[in-house]
Amino acid sequence: MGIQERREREKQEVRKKILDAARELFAREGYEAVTMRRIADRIEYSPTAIYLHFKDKETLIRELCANDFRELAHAFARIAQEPNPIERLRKLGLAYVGFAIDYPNHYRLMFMTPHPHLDPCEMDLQKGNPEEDAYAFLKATIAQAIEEGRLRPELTDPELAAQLAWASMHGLVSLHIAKGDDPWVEWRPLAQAASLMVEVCLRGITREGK
Amino acid sequence: MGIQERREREKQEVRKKILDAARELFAREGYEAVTMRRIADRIEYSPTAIYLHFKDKETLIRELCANDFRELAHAFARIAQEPNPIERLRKLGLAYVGFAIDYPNHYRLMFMTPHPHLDPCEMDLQKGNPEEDAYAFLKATIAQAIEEGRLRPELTDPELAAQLAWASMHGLVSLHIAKGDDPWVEWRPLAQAASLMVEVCLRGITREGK
DNA sequence: TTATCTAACTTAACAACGTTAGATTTCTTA
DNA sequence: TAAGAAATCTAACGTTGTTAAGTTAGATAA
Repeated sequence: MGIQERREREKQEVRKKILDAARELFAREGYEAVTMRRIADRIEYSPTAIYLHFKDKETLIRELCANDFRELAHAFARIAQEPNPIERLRKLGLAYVGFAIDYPNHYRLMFMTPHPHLDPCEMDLQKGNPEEDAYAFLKATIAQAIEEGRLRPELTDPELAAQLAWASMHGLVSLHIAKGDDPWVEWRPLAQAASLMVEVCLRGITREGK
Repeated sequence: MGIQERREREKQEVRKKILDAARELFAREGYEAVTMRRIADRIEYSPTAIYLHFKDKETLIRELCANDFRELAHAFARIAQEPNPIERLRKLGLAYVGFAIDYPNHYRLMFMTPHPHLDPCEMDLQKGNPEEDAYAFLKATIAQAIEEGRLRPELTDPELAAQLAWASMHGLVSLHIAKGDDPWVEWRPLAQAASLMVEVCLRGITREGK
């Protein structure tokens, strides 16, 4: 009896329609434009139909986030081939900024908005698996750099060092997203600032020898 | 005829009441808790009375921000006495993080939330005046460091260098505010990370000679 | 003192939001 | 063909920011 399976498949299709509509609305017009009613309009369902697939708006948004986290991790995984940990850090930094430039709205939601993280990682992301966890990947790279004696002696804690490196790049992109069109500051091009930041940061954490 | 003046004074008093109520609501319960109706409740006026003093919620919030920008600039101004620009940068970094720790909700609004900055600086902050413009103060300090030949030769643009320094510290505090209670990351204490970040950043931008 | 005018303020309402309860349609199964 | 279950919709509630129209209070002028 493949009927139940077909029904399930149809249900997943609607679910995917909702996610796609939300994602596009999101990417094109930003967070504020994503309302249940507008999503419903796009997929030609009533607003309440969404609640058959998602508990509430927050969990819908969270699922969008989970996908974006995965995509970022995949972008990172493509850099795994680079054997030199310092060079890998350099590439990671630039890839991170590239992701933020490509998906500023997603970035805002992922890293600039406080969420009630009630459910302890209900999203089916595998924490710690570098294939799906970009932070774990960064940490592993930092750990390797420490093991190989490439970082300054005071940097013994991979967790802390990873947070510093992350924060450096995050600071740049998040300022640009939040205040990039604020005339108060004469912003330099993000790409230029990013490559300089990578060098500054690397010089700050590596030993004199390079 | 001091009557008009008294009326004006009374009007300013109500205006101040609104700002104070909004600020406290804000500091205690965060952005989402600040609604026109809750502000009105606190000051025992009707919600619409607020619109006699502020065009809309956005401008009210913006005025709150302007005050916070001023306060941050004042905190910076207290560091102006330090003659050594490198040492001054160190103190600026720590003061910046201290401000963010003391007023996380204000910080979020000031630096982590995109605003429609429609009015070109209608808020009566004096841009460029280091007494009221914290960014100008940072930039001036960086410029002095460059003049004295303390920064690396590739850092010739004070604007760009200031943005890097700012971004480093901002990245740290903004990640803590947005994702500080996300169990995905084993956050190190912000104060510890901040003092390390200051050193890493300084090492990254200064010449070898220190 | 009384009438008038103006500013401050309130009440009532609107549109849009997230969300829930209950009715209705659609499809599967007996 | 009738019964039952799943999917969906309609209508509504309680919020939100905001506007329009009415009301009150105090200052001015007769």
